[in-house]
Amino acid sequence: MDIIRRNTDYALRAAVELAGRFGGEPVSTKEIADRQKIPYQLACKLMQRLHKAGIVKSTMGPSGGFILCKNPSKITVRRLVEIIQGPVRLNNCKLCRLSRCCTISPELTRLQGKINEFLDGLTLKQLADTNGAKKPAKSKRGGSKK
Amino acid sequence: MDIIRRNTDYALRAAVELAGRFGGEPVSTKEIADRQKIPYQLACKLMQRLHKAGIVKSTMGPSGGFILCKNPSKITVRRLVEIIQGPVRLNNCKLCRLSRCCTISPELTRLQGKINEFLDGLTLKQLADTNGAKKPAKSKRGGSKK
DNA sequence: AACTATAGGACTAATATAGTCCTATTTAAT
DNA sequence: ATTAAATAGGACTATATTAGTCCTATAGTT
Repeated sequence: MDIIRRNTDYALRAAVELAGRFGGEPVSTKEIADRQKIPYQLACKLMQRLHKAGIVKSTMGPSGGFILCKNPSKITVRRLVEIIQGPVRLNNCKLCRLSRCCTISPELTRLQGKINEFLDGLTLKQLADTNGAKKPAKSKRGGSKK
Repeated sequence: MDIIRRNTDYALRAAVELAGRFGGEPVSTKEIADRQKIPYQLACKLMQRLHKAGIVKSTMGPSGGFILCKNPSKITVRRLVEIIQGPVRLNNCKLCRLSRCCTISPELTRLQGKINEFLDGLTLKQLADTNGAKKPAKSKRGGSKK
């Protein structure tokens, strides 16, 4: 069982891809899918969700694609996680909702807070920087910034 | 999606129940299931797993049941979580295994460490104490310690 | 012998997640 | 205008995971 699900992982990678090219031309889903080894149709869905959530701006038609709406340093991992898989919950115990005396939850709620704090403090820029160090952003389409 | 799954939650509750009666007589699965609102058959399975993992000691036959093998202060939540649902993973991305350059994982691995640290620091005793404050352990079978 | 409890294999059911298919729409280039 | 390349999005299908049940065996108490 994973805290970050596969689709979320995909979406994070896609976003990091865009972060690495922030300021450049739109990147097509096809290219993102290829580079990040995401099934194409699935990538489409994920990009749509990022679009609806206001994370990316889309342009249709040939040479269309996606760009980030905000600076990568302003986009947190927590935000992306919540868009794709919803908030990270500790447990969804039924008892908690019924009973006044849930033993388990109070302590675990603290953990939940810590996790959110961590994910809030982690931005796309940070991920992209780690990335850039190893994969020096060969620009595939159009070369240098327009 | 939950970090602590329902069955793990059940098992934690069962263990807290036993922790609250540590030093006393064995508690039957039936009683645990009743008190914690766990489906009986499922509770049996969970107790079996705690038994195989060496967390509880079982006695069969009438007036049988389970008791904790160790002091509740020596049993961590992490241990129980790992017995029931396995280690808490951040993601299981396929890329990480293939590629040398996983963008996502390095940072998230730090989070994983923090989570484990937290769960290691949380013991059954702590949970039971929180519990005891509100639900003052009415002993149902046998009354005071034998 | 009868009863009450755990042990445990083998399922079934339910739910959640991942992934696909198909059609429509937008836009750039020819 | 036509074509082609891209996003938009509804409606599925498939897969995997999790939860839960059923049944039989075994141990121990009375």
